Amino acid sequence: MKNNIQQLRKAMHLSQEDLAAKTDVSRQTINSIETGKFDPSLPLVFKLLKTLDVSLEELFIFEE
Amino acid sequence: MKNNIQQLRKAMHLSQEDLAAKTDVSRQTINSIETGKFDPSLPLVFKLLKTLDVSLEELFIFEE
DNA sequence: TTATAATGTAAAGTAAACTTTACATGTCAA
DNA sequence: TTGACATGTAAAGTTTACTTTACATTATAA
Repeated sequence: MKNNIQQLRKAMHLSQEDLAAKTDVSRQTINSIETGKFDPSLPLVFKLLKTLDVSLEELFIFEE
Repeated sequence: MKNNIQQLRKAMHLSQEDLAAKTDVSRQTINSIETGKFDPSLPLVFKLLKTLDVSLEELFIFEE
């Protein structure tokens, strides 16, 4: 699973800490997702979509 | 987080076991998600969307 | 130069997703 | 009535998501 979180976050001029606050997780969680350590949970996915104002397909690239 | 998995699954005439096989999880996992015990992981969400041929918003209703 | 912000990472712990095995129940066809 | 199928649930275990605390690095502003 790849994602465009970092790119979209920067386009909105948000720090990892800013995005973490807006999505109710820790900065390390955002960092770990951006750097591919794990995938977000479904509730966090919904918060990320809303905050970054994109669709699921725009945010994630699913690879078997 | 509510979901319409059961309704959509039945509309496609699939058993929980069928859907489990198509999405590479156990029958109990499908059952637990349908009965609201937990939410699917992101990779499983993608498989469910593809198998049930719906969008994220059609399959899940996010509630804070 | 010093301080501050942003990022990456690590370790140890908790919580949630998912597994296998197992059992109980209802429905329906033979 | 018997047997097969579909569903719900439970227990115990593993894996993944997420937490807090902490430290290191880089860039930039005062």
